[in-house]
Amino acid sequence: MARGRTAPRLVDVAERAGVSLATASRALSGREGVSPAVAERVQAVAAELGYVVNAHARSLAGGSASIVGLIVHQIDDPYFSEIAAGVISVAYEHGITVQICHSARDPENELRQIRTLVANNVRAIIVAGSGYVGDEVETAAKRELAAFQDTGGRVAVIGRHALRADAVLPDNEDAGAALAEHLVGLGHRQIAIASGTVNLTTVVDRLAGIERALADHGIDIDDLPLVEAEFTRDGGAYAAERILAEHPGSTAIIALNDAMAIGALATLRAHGVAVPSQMSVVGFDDVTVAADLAPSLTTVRLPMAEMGADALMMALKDPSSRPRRRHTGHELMVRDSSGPVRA
Amino acid sequence: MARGRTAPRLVDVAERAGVSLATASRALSGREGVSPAVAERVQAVAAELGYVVNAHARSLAGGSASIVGLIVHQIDDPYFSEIAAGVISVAYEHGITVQICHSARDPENELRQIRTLVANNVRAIIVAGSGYVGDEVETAAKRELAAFQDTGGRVAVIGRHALRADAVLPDNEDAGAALAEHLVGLGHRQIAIASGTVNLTTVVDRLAGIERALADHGIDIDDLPLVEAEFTRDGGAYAAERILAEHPGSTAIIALNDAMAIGALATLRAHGVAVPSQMSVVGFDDVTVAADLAPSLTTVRLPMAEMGADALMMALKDPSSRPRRRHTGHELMVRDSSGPVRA
DNA sequence: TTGAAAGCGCTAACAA
DNA sequence: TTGTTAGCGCTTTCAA
Repeated sequence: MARGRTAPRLVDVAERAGVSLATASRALSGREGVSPAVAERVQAVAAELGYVVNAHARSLAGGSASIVGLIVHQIDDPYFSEIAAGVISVAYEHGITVQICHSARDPENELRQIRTLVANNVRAIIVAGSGYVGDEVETAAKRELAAFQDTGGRVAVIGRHALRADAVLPDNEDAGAALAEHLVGLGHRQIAIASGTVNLTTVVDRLAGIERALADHGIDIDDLPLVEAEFTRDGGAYAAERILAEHPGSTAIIALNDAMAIGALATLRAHGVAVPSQMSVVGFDDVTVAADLAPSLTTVRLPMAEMGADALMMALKDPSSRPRRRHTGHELMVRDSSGPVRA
Repeated sequence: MARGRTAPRLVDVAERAGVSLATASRALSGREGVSPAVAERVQAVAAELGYVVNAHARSLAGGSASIVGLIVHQIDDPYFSEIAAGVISVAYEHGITVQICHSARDPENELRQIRTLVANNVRAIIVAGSGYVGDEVETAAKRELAAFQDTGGRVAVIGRHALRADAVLPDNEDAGAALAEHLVGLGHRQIAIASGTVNLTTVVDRLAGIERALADHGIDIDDLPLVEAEFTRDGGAYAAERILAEHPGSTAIIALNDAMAIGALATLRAHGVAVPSQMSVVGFDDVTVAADLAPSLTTVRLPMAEMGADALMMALKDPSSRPRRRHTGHELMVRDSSGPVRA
């Protein structure tokens, strides 16, 4: 599979423009030290030839890499695909390409992905998945990312990650509080929680917010049923099954993300439980489809695309002495899936 | 931003294992000509050091590239994110990483993305977006991809692309026929079509299937209202608005993908039009959420993840003398959004 | 079976 | 302002 000449190379451009390799390189990467006339000529030739820099060669030669790595738990989860869209659009504006890796919510896997990205000398690594709480492997990943940063690599994380890196922090705790507040305001007390696995910081933070808001109303979260399941649609469906079976008195379900809420709604529909009259359901994230469900889903909007875009923009900026932290807002989207508790 | 030593290099492994660079290289890429004992030792050392090959160096040195490019229209469209998940999982098994590019349904943009991938000497390019019908720029993209293949690059497309490359062909035409057949069987005659832009081969093929099935029943598709709009949720919402306003007699809407169907359902709900009793709605693709909508969406399932996986597997195989073509099946998923026409 | 050495295409000193 | 040249980390002849 020996690949021959496919794309034109810098030498081709240089020759044709009658300049040296160095000059051509400078002209094309817009560095100074080239006369405008020459620069323009080189660029014209490059365009004419359809020249695109070979990222491998550039990276290997120590130039600024034009690839960023994006690590998501699962790309076909709308939460992540919306983040990815944000990352990709910013990357595009900067002439950067995006390598996507699945961690599949497996810290071991995530470590391997990080190693690959580091070995490939990417410009930056965006970790979009939730952090893990107190996990050995996470520590290995952390060490790897820290080393990457020490040698000039840039890292930005989305979510709480116990990592000295720029971070976009989704407003998980306040979002949880807003949602709990909303349900309590509607008169709910028998609230069940469809939770993702509690080794995810996202889950922990959302629960913390819920706990705080409930405590303000004299409700102890530990008295409420909590079913821990996969942080996915099917996990939500399963959690709702168990809630119906084991805690039939519940009047509301807080699902810790929209995927789980969608699963819960499916289960409730299958059981003929009317939403919201018999059971309110709320989620987190406001994925695109949430507003189009029937009943439309009450949830807390997190600006996913913006989060992805911001994460990459941070990572592309010069590093600051201390990590930047950008908090997202959240917006309670009250829709049709939540209503007053039945008299 | 001069990056120092981050990841261990092959020399590090070689030194530590007490062998030459060449031997280490051979041992790690599993080529022959290395004694089993030595190979094992080298691999052990590599694992111990957490060594991962530098893809840039490998690619530049003429080794088989470990990156594939994936071009989608829009990653936060479930159709594409499910395809991407399939591609990524196969890539992972093969130790390959995936670069994702948005073409944003802009042929010009797509061309630029292809050029970048070619310049980066990727192992293969998977074009997941629909082809375009008779477009100048498409021709440029075609030329670029053909040249890439001529020099050993591998290309696989998903959809009809007028390109001499391995292809996964979604069963668009038969799917369209199945859906039209389904509606006619329910007694519908006043069928309106919410169509994506007709420069997409996907749209053209789905329409062809619909036309064929309708013709079998003596219905001329040209007599039916067709609203052309963006191939997205919002496009579907817009198309439904126009259908309601301009063709109030319609009893069914065929949306040419699920995203458009979801938009159409939203519009109908907003106008208080009951589905399916007043209006049936059907879509294409069977994105994950289709079954969880209320009413659940009647649609035609295309195995997106499998399509992505197959496309990459084809691209990774040795090229055959003639392009392979793998047809997907389709499966009519009759759900709650379609019903008999009201008496 | 192993090793030495020549590049892959580019950037970044260093020279002119 | 421009050109020359030494690598970046790897694979792959070619020799031993």
